[in-house]
Amino acid sequence: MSAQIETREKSLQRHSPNQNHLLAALPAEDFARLLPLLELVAMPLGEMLYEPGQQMRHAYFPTTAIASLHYVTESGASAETAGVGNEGVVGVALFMGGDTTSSSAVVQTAGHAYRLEGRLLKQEFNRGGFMQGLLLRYTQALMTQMSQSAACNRHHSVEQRLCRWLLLTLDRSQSNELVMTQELVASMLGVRREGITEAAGNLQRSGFISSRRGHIAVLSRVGLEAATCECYDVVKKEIRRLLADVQHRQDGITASHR
Amino acid sequence: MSAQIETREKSLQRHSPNQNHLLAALPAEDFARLLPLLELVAMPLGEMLYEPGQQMRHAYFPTTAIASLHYVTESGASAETAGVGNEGVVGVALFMGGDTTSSSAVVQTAGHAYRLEGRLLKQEFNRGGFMQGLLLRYTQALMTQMSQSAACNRHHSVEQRLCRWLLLTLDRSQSNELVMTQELVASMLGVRREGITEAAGNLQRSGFISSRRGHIAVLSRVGLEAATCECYDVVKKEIRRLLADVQHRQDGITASHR
DNA sequence: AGCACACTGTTCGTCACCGCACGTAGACCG
DNA sequence: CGGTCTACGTGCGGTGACGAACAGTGTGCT
Repeated sequence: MSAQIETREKSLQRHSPNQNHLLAALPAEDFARLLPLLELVAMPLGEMLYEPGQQMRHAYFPTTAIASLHYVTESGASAETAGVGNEGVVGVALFMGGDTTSSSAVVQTAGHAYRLEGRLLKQEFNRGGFMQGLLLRYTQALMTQMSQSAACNRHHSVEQRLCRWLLLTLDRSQSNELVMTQELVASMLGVRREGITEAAGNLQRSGFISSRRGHIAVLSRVGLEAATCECYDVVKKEIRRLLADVQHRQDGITASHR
Repeated sequence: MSAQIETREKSLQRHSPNQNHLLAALPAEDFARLLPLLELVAMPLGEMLYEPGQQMRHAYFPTTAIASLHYVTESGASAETAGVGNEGVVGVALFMGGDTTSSSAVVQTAGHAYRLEGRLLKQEFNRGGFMQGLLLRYTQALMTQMSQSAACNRHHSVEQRLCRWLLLTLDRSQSNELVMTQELVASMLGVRREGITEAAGNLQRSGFISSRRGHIAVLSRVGLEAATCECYDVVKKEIRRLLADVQHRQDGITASHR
């Protein structure tokens, strides 16, 4: 096997729609139909996928990227309502029938995603097969995140919410080091940057994280889990419950990438 | 026409599935199929329709009642994530595939609703007709409420949130007098009872509402709209947009009730 | 009528978080 | 290598909401 082919194989392996849990869970037949319609795209940090109220063109199935659904108030304050990683898809409004949302979607962690034209996603959804059920269950998981955010924003401290957010982001990440500024985290949680500085300082002093300029490394998952509020667990368990049957397909397509 | 028959006609008119916007919007054929499966139930104030995590038996289409979806934290604090009146249905998880939710549903304003067995709702949903699209669009409206609640809880004052809540409740009510204690309102907004007393006092001094023991009467809708945050408008417009095609059916069934 | 209870109004100390302002230190670039 | 920009750390006054405690008052029950 030549080095070139190996590189090509590696590249194929590095980026595969199967890295997205929803796509990976599709029956081989459905997956094969969708595959030629999927387009790999790079998602740079900060890119805005949807502006509130604007027509949505594509749905995005993240593989390594993480997106954040959040709402920006008239006065410019913002708050994340849910996050989307490789466990889900950005753009549920496309098949829910609304076509637009009042919230915006931005890339919170740079990476890749497979995008699918809205019309095609809707078409696939309307076939009513496995994919429909899958997307609906995922949408319900999204609703859990949203309502949990509402309660969490109301009752839990900045430090607790930071822990929750770090854990959820970590679950969607490959490494345990997150590349992001405190400013960005602050805008996600809808608090002042200084609030994050302080909370992160506490967590660092406790030895749970290590914070450098533009980087946050998680040292003790257990520590964060002890310091967070119940919301993390609720969201995580609900995702797991609703998407319990989501397992990687073991078919020829996957095999050829191994 | 005897008095008795008139009474009976009145009773029929008083309670009709058509009072629920979703049911009223169904094509005559779909409506006729559903009608014998619907069961009118009284919903007393405070009744808990769903407990978190429990199997849901029925979906509820409110006519005069209003329900509140809210989350209760481990420490007992609570927060409403969305409200449901005659514009919607309680129990979307039934057709979304989850069967349970982590939030609970309680009756916030006493009244009536038509309930439908979960299995039957799911069946109807899976026919994939008009009802499916309608329910999906309603679900998206629900998501808007949830994410708006998250942002609103984070950034707006108690008084603003009280105004938003009063207006949304008023839109779902028949009269402009709401029958509920400040204690109850407080638990909906997830704040202390004293906070509501104070905010309500301000609004009363402004002449926007009139507050008696267990009753809140809205005197100036315009005043409340000026005092509330943007969130009210966003939610209302989104409901209107998504359910724009929801109009009362003008068919024989409706006519026979006139 | 009278009692009991639940709802409302008010007060006071406390605290988490805000907004602002300023100092410092990595990182990138010419 | 020195300059500049962006990110991080800190301090300070202000404040909205909290928690607890208590005093009136409408409502329903006996």
